[in-house]
Amino acid sequence: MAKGKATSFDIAYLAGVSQSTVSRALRGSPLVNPETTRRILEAAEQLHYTVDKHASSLRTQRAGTLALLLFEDPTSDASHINPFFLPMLSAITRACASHGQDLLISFQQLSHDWHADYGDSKKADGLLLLGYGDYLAYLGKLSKLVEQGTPFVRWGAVMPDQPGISIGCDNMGGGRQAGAHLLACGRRRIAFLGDASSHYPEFLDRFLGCDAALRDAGLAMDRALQVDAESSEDAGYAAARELMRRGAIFDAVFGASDLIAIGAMRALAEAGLDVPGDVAVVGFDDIPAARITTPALTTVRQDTVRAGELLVETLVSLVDGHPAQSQRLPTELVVRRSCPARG
Amino acid sequence: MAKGKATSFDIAYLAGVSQSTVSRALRGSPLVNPETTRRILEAAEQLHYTVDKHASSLRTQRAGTLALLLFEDPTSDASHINPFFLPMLSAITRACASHGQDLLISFQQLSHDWHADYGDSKKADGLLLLGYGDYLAYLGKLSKLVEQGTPFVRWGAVMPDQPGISIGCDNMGGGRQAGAHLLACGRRRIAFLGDASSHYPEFLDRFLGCDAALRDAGLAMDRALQVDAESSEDAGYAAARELMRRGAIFDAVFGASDLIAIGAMRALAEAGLDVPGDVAVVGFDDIPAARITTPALTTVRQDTVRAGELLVETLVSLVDGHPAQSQRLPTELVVRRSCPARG
DNA sequence: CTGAAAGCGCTTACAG
DNA sequence: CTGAAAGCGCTTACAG
Repeated sequence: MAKGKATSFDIAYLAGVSQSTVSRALRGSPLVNPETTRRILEAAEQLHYTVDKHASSLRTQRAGTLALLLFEDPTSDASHINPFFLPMLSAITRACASHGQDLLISFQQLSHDWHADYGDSKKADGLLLLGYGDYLAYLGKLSKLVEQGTPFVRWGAVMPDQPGISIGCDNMGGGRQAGAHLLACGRRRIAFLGDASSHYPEFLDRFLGCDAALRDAGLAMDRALQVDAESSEDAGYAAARELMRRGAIFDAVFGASDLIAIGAMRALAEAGLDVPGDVAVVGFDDIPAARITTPALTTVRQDTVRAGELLVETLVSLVDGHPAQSQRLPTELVVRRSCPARG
Repeated sequence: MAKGKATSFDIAYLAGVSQSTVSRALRGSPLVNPETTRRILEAAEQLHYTVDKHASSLRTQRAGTLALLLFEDPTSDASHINPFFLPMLSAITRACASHGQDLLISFQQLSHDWHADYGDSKKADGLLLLGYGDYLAYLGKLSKLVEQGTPFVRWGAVMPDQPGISIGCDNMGGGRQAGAHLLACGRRRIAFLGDASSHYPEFLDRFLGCDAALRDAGLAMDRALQVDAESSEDAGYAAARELMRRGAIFDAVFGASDLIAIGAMRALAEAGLDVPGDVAVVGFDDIPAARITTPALTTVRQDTVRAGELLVETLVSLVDGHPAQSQRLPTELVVRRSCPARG
């Protein structure tokens, strides 16, 4: 960046050794005499020397860089990234720093050729894949990545026989927590807002988990109370209105995500329904906004910080050629006013 | 990333030309015969060839990469990045892509030695600086960057005699819009929550803008109604409580940021005050959460998307050795229920 | 319009 | 423990 930057030859000259020795010392080789190393480090400091990343990467064939590919939902407003990813992004950057990795970030359309682009490029040693979107549309690209031998870890539903490695939360377990809580609050007719199909396996698992909780009590989710919605406030609003338009009878709404639940609360309020009096509402994610709605949103928290760390740890293992495996993170029910514990 | 990746020599062999010609053709040199170029491009496609970024950067001494340094407020929860930056981040990544630049992202403590680290490294050709924090603590580092000749553009208050280039919104104008609107709504005793000192020039300008609007009407802001707060909901909550503890008389709150305003609304609600009946509230930023509070928050919108684009455009100019200058972006008043237009 | 050659700044066998 | 040398994959004067 600065012009006339010092090279390892300058350090060598200053420390009175060969350039090879400088390189060894800087990489912490045990071969180098400790006293020599000390002198070299001193010279390097004096000249504000940093190893040239490009030269080093070219030689070692390792980028020392990870790439984060964030998929955006083409249907949603481009500037509205799901706020759910913010703390995760924060955790990822931190974890990268602590692993000595640089982080390249890029937004991708699910439809683009990123699998080829990043698979062939040497900009990054591995890929972190985040984002909502149609899972089935995604699958083919994941397989291609596996074929290419590109190390990657994705955030999403963990399922058997998946291409590559995935880290996700225990969506089924989280759905179960939501269902059990709604039951405990005396709710029986629980509407589910969100796509509950194999296109969106995370949402599907949340639905199935909730259903499992009901079945434990001899009940079941009613498909007539399910309305598709992608993860956005507007979609949640629209889904809740559709539910009411159908004349459905329900005493609770389980939003497949907090954004959906928040949008639904807006529609319910507009329709003059009281939350939680008439309808209890539970979301999923625990985004920051969940605390500031009126009433505050009861939800199932995903540990995004741990998720970010695990994503990076796993990818680094993979890049280093170590074995790694998919993992599901536990969720936690956060009870707030939109569906308070029954007193 | 994939093993056995093709090199320009492979393309040369396949296309029956020399490696130099391949390199020229790939860079779009007008010297190369169009037909030759076509053959080379075809061969490159066939072998999924991409230019090796490290080799190219080493040779040209250009990284083709920009680094985004996000400063976090050490006092706030590490995982809570200001949501204000999300759409900006989105715009920045998009703009980088359209300028053919890769984007490196890193979170920094304001106190760290990033200016040395990034200044000496060749990972990026230029720096994008974002984040809240004490401006005066920041100043020294900016000067160092200028000394080093490191191209950078920061997001923040645009002031005369600043080291380097800044892009920011017209905070003074935005404050004026807020003040004028509050006046038009019949408010006279306007509390300002947020640090209004030279440590936080953006907040200070918002305060001064509001004050200017009052002065136009023969009034003025009352310093007794100002309480320091950094940009977080908890700080806004605490500041509003402090205001009430003092027994201050006020009919409006102007939060230096939406987070502050949202925290303040929580404190006001807890104290049994009606918004906007007893106290009108206006924020600054227009983060997504501003739409979902009850009542929805009237605020001054910053065009984060345009800001992101401008940040990148400006930095790219700078890196290319072209002149560039600081700029202030206009703001827009967004009227919602927390301070509705007087009907 | 094209090719042969030097060189960007490292890392790492190889030799001592 | 240290040095001389090759080579990672490009780009670009230089020569033709």
